[in-house]
Amino acid sequence: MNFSLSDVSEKGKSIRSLYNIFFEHYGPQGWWPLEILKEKGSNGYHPGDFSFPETSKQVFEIGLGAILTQNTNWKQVEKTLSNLKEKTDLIPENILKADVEDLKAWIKPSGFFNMKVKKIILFTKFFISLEGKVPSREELLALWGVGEETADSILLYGYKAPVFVIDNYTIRIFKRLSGKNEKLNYTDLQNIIFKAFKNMPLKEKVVVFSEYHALFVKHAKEYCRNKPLCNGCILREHCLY
DNA sequence: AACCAGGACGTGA
DNA sequence: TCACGTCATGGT
Repeated sequence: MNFSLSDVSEKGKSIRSLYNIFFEHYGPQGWWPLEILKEKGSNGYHPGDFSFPETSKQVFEIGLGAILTQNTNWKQVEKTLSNLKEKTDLIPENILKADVEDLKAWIKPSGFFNMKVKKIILFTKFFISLEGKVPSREELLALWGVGEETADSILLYGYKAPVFVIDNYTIRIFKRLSGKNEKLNYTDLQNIIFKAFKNMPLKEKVVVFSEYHALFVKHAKEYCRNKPLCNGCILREHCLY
């Protein structure tokens, strides 16, 4: 099995196989992590439990996290979310009430605080304006500070929409697997993956997409790093890197 | 001590 | 379109 995306006939099968390899090796990832689950020693993840988010507040928290983690290590984001939980209980109205300089200080560990404070205020106002409705992808993308990956993350993990999230890790892994330089853009790669799962029932699709994206992140962190650790990589025999 | 992190945006070709 | 600089902190 090779994972060249130019192998049109086998493409869908390859992509489904890759998911199975990842899942069998790493197991369920339990995204999206939530602050509420961090009591009694939990790290916030909930592997195998797809009942989250269960409240509007948790959906809001996922949106905040999606913005905060832009080009930022999740560990740093957790510090900000912890700050925001302590200071505002992660309630949208309380964030808008807070002093902007305080907000910046709470965002600081996540970096880019001048940009992110604006993004978070805009997103918070938007979230309140939804009054519980599900936002469209277009509405999310229209927000300054929300690009494709952030929008899709919110839709998938916050609203259980059957959307696949592409990130730099996903692109890196596919480039390496397929011998690199296939110039993959977000939309093209996303459509390839949509096609591979087009016949899957919606509910199952949400589960698979939730796990698959998280598994790409997991594998990229474990082995397919910027400086790859090919020794011991489970995809060693499939990879053309 | 460079390098990188669960990107988005503005700009210039 | 696309490549590139900018934004910023903190861990490895």
